[in-house]
Amino acid sequence: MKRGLETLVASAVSTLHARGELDIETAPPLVIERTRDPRHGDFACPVALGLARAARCNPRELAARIVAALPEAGDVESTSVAGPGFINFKMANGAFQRIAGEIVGSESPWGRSRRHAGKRVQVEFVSVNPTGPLHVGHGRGAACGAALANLLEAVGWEVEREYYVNDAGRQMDILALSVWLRYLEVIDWPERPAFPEGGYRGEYIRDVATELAREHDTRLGRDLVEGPPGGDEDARLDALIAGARAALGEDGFAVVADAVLEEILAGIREDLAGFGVVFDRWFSERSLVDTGALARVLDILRERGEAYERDGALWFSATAHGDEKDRVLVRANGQSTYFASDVAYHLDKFERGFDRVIDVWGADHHGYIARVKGAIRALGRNADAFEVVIVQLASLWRGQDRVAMSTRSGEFVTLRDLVDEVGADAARFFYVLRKSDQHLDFDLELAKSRSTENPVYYVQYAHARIASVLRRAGEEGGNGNANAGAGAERSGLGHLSRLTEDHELGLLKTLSRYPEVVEAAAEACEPHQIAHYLRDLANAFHSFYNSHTILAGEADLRSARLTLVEATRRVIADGLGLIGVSAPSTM
RNA sequence: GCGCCCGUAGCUCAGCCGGAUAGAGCAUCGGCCUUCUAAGCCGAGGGUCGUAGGUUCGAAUCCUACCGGGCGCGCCA
Repeated sequence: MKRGLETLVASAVSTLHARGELDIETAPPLVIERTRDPRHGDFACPVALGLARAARCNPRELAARIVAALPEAGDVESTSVAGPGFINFKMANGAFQRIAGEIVGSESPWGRSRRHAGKRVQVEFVSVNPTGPLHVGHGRGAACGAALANLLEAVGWEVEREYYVNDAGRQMDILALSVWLRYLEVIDWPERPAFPEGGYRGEYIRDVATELAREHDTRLGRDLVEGPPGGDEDARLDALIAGARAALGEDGFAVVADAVLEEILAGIREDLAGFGVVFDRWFSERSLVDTGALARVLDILRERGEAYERDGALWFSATAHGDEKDRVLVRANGQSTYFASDVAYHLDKFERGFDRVIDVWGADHHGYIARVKGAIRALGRNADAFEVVIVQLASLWRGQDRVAMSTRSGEFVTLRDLVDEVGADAARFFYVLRKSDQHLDFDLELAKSRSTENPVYYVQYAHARIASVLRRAGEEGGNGNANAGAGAERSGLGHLSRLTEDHELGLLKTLSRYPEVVEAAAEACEPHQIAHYLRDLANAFHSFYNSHTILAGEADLRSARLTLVEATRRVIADGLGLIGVSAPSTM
């Protein structure tokens, strides 16, 4: 609908231009916007305001000339010039009434576009270190990433959803060490060091340790002699890791590490599935080492003159690519950094041929963007095809009290707890309700409450109400067939012109916005726009529902209204689907 | 100190590539169930859009400074 008007105005402008009545070199981008005030019609175009300066003439007068040059269009009921020079369009009711028919008659979900068809995008999200269960802070990245992926699909992208598993490096070692020390406690091994400050203390560590003891009895028991006291915590941890490695042997250490990794990953996978988030691929950091991809990318950087040695370490010349300082790839002790893996990982993404690569990161990683972008550029790839969507971590509250979250301290609320308590629907909706780069105060009490403060119920309720009406319509149809409602709403296709009440037109107009909202939300990577739209749509429906009886009056009007509410139901279900929320038929 | 993000109604937030009278939810107050789900609807009150300048026909929106808040600034991940 918007598109059509854009074409009309563009045509009028070029007509004036061709006639030499408009003296401008470049036209500003054409914008058609929805009016806020119904007295201004349905759509407004401020193009004359922008053109007037360049053309050095009165905006109102220019607007009038554009209006005069507009081609005929059946959907436009009237056109007017208003205010400082807006061109306002009032659409014919038929243009909106037809929408209901399109929605109900559409085989595939209505409101999608093929704008990006044939292009592939990868969305990497969550990617939480597998050192413990997902907690509520991670939930937002999962909800936003999944919704974003759905949105991109809705505008034609072929999407691959990926989780990057940090299964290499020091954190993994600390994790394995923590489990092994707990294991020594479980089997009551006499010679064992005190549990280190920096170890992982969560209950799940003990669970894995207990499982290890069940499986291996005391066969993984070894004496671990601590070095002399003193030195900092990190040094002590490294010494303990080295000691454990030596005592268990690489194979024995790997048994512990694999056991805990598998356990935790399985838990993460399960938690995400319970949250309605599924990945196409789980990409292992360790595989980058095993396949030599990591070594290869370091060679490439060296060959291209993008990396150099200093103080025994290998550095990436990040400053040459806009970062504030150079970054270490390989430490003086020979260990590569997390960043080095990430460079190799992102090269791998580009080598897989994606047209666009999107990472969804927590806000605490924003300082990391410049170096990764820089590395991509240094590797000769198109850094503009790489985008980072920042998701602010949610602060967790329990009423008035802020809940501390730290994986190592073991004090956190898991995502699973949250889903168990509030349900996946409320959690998903809540997470995407705010713009993702905005802080989110997540109040557990609020999310748990089944009050109207939880907007998800408002939207789902609209869907359930419609489903109920359609069921009733089917029953009254007399055949008791559950699908009878589906027939009833189609029979209204020929009577849509009966929908002339303000509430009916209001609902139709809100429905007509859906394709615009999906497109805007996808282009801006802003799933929250969908959540806000759904609230508007539910509001338009509830208002209509309270003002008019659907299953009353004469047959033509009744069937037209059934078509209207079925169209509404479909759009609500589709929009909820995009953000991963179910559309219940009863509540 | 440097960098990024943010200050909009009592609270939580939309609106931000400049556009007409700044919106929603919650909270507060007042109405609406003999009719299809009241988890709903209708109405009212509530604002120096952090402050001060600047650009413009026009600024919540763009620019600058300042004030206030969050995050990041490791041979950590």
